[in-house]
Amino acid sequence: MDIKKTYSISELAKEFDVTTRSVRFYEDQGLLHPTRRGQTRIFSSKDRVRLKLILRGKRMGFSLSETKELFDLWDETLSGNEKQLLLMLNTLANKRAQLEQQKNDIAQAEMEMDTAEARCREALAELQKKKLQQAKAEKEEPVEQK
Amino acid sequence: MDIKKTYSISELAKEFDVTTRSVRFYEDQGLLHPTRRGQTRIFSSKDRVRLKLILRGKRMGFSLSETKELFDLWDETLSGNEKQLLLMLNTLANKRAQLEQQKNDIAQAEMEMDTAEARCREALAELQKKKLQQAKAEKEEPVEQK
DNA sequence: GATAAAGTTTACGTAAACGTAAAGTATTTT
DNA sequence: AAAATACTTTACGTTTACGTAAACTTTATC
Repeated sequence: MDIKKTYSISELAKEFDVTTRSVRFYEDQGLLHPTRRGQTRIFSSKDRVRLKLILRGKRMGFSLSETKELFDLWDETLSGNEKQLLLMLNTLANKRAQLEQQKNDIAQAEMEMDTAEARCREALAELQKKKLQQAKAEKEEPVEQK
Repeated sequence: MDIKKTYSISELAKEFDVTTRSVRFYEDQGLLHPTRRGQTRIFSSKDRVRLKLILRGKRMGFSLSETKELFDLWDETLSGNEKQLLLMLNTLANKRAQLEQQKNDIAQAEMEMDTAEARCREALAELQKKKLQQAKAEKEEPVEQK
């Protein structure tokens, strides 16, 4: 089995560095499904995993509703219906294409950052050279100021 | 030199598949700086490049203001001031760290998609097996319906 | 010279993803 | 039992990134 533990809202919030407001919002949007003891939320380790996925999705530029669609789709997939299984495979293929695009974007960005950095270093080297020249000049022909 | 051409707002909008509204908005936010002929906007090839960068930034999860900061910073960097150069190098390092995080996220996502896909295919194979068994059974002991 | 096509400004509307009180309940600590 | 702590719901506010409509010029076409 899993870690089997349960979590309070503030435990999760602290662990993933989000506000409790956000966690409640994610529940509101149907992304998390805590049970209740009285009116207090109790989160399962499944919820914990999903929260992690939500946040990673965000870092990857996914909206909450996109992530929710994936969650829902996966839940239905687990029912084992053939149509759902095919739909899931299809969706996975689409997401893969998206990730490919992102990888291209990142590679491009990295290349451009390389050339930008190189230019910066060149410019800095220029400045250093000038400084040295000036220092030398002052040594041979000192300039006093008073 | 560059391609040296100029562009109308709708040319750019069509090429990058955005609305003119968006392009005007990007100008409003200080990301693009078209000149004017009368009151009509004329975009340079520099603007064109920046638009491309804006859109790539978006796909990578950057906000418009983040992108603007980079643009502004780069412009000031070109002035050759030492402090600006160092600041730029610093910023570049930060961005690189961000990209590393994104690459990790993508790699993780790809792994999970692999296992998800594998499960789907297993489940589908199960279904096929059942179908075959059933067809066989019906052949040996046909079931008529009328 | 009327009309269509492409451009403009102004301005209100909207969806997403929370922030931020306000006001109340439940539990634990002192 | 009083106070502090952690949780709750309700609800209005805010930022980002545009959409959409209205009303108006400018230029090209019939």
